[in-house]
Amino acid sequence: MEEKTDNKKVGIKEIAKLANVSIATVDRVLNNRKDVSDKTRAKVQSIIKEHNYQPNLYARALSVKNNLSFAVLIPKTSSQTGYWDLCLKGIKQGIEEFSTFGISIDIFLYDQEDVRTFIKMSEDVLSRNFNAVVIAPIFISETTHFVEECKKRRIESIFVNSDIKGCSSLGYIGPDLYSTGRLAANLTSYLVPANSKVLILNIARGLQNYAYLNTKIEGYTNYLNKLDRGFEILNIDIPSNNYDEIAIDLLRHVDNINPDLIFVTNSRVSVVGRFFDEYRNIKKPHIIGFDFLTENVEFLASGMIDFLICQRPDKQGYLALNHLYRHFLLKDVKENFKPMPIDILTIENYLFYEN
Amino acid sequence: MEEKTDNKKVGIKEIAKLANVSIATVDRVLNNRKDVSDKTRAKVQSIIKEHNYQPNLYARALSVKNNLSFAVLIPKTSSQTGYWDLCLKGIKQGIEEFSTFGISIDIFLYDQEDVRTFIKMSEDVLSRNFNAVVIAPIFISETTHFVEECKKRRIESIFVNSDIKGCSSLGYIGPDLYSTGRLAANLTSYLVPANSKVLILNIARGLQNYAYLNTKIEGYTNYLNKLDRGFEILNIDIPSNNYDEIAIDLLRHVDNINPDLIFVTNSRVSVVGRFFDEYRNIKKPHIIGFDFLTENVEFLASGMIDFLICQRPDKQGYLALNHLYRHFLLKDVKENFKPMPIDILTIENYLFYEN
DNA sequence: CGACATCTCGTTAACGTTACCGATATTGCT
DNA sequence: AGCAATATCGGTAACGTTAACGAGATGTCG
Repeated sequence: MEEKTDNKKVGIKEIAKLANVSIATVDRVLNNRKDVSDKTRAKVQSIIKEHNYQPNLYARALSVKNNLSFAVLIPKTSSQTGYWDLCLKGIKQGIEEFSTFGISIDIFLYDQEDVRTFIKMSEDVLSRNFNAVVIAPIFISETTHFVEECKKRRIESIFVNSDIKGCSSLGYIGPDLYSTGRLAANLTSYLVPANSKVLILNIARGLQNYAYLNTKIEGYTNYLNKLDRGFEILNIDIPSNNYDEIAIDLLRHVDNINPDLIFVTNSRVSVVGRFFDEYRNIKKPHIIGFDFLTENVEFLASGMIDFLICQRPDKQGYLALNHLYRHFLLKDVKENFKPMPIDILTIENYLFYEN
Repeated sequence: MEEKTDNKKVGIKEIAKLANVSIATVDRVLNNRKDVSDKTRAKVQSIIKEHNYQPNLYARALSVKNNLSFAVLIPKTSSQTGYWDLCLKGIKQGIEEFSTFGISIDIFLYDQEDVRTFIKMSEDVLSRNFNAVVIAPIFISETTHFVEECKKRRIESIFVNSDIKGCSSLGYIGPDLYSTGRLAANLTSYLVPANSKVLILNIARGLQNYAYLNTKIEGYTNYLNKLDRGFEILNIDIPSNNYDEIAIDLLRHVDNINPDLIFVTNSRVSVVGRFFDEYRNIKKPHIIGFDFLTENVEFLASGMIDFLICQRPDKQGYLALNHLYRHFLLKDVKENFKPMPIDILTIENYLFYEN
């Protein structure tokens, strides 16, 4: 009932001795470069396999002096939502960690309400000579065009937060947005009885651009319709970022519809919480929304919001850089990764959701 | 709207040059050893602060050749639950990573149904000369005594999975068990209406030893009672690990009580799922349980289980070793850490809960 | 056959840090 | 004063890997 670890790692020197070659040759085989005869290459490879050689990444990191440079192209945080601050936090953690490897990382922040800023920034990125770029693809067609240009210049690309299928060269790090909508619907089915009125609320300026919202809404409505419990589902846009404007719209709609549950499709759920906090005479519906923002958590803690669905944007940012690092520095490129976990936060577990 | 990273890290050599001393002296200051005059020490320290020197951990890892040894003392996995396999998985990941630093790690597995095996294993640990030990404290008094002995021998200790407050020398890595119970109660309140019958089910042999179950149950009942919705709460023990035995007991109790919801206080929730899968004529209650085990997830996927509350045991195991590593190798000892996140899994998000 | 390119392989200096060893300066004691 | 003990510091090998450089062997073409 006891296990011991054989902690004697074989190094490149050991392999060299066993194969009767120099460490340089072993290195050449390992990084499969040229200047090795087929015979010795096979010999060395067999010994490597036999002894299960694992390279010491720390030594490698110390030795290699590459000057890779990555660009990060994400929305700047607005006064309305601190979401992108969280992503940026993960990015900066990555910068801290990977700058040790001689990687330099530049951050480009665009205005997600103004496509021209995205175009400007993407041109800036192209004008410099980056090896790879991390992109949050808010604007579909512009991003697609940008990635095309990157491919011509042999610049790798990776998406975070939301995906455009088959577009980026290195894939997507983030949640499966459709499932995110389904999960919200699943929780909805627990919160309200059959024949309830459910209001889907999209709050943001420039809504036509947020293509990823539609994926969530699809997942949500498909799930509820399949349940066949007679839910009355309404989908309403409030294309504003100003609370007072939103409140006026909200008042009108809520008076009209009298919903049993409101599903806010993005991180602006706190404004709905604030609304019902101020209009106490109105019957408060159940509320489901997204993202671990301070203002959202406040209303989760007070019981105003029932569930917050979260996706750890900081981890996404970090993982994107981490994947680039692994892609360039190690050969350890597992091409397709699984979508990230989708977390459920309630009043009872939000305290432990570290970020 | 663009940020650049100043990726020129100052090294120990730079500092030495700036302070007009040798790198050996800088090293002495950094690891605050003796053989440095107060004057030069102050001077070097000021330059270190001024240039925000950060040691290169990879170089350190490469250079240092310490022979630390850790012990891991956790239950062996039984045929009834693969829970400890997950923890072990995280432990092994840690071993893989930290063996590079010359740390050797020995694993001791005891039988959580037989306290004598724990005593035997703990004596084995004491007979060797470990620097620290990771413990899953199932048996309260025996673990307390063991930690006392460790302290005498200056062996550090750290707990995983559950805690004995103020006992271990390096704290506890795991969820807040009381909140875990509260969360289950919170979800219960969404699943069933007022005046429902709720059955708390403790399934395991040697139940008197599982002190951590009481903490969960306290959190659960306190929450529900405070809600004041007229819930009828029953607490039942089934001290067995054999499905057929459990099924007989379960049949009797369910016939008797006819519960609207069953809360299984540990990872054995799959046997309840199996039970209601076999006895289709009995009205299936809502079911809440613990842990991301294959057999549990199976019933979550089929809709038999509503919620699974999870605590990432693999991450716990890894983090425990990671904390020991940081404690001994770096000075980076943030003494008290936050409890781990408590995850909620449903049929809609379990697919993305990577392990 | 000579000149030169190509292929194969070994030697070695770095990367940033640690720790041992020895050199020099200072102090303490008789 | 002489001598030992101690305090303070610098030099340097080593950790495992990478890559630049060059040496030797073989091949190619006039």
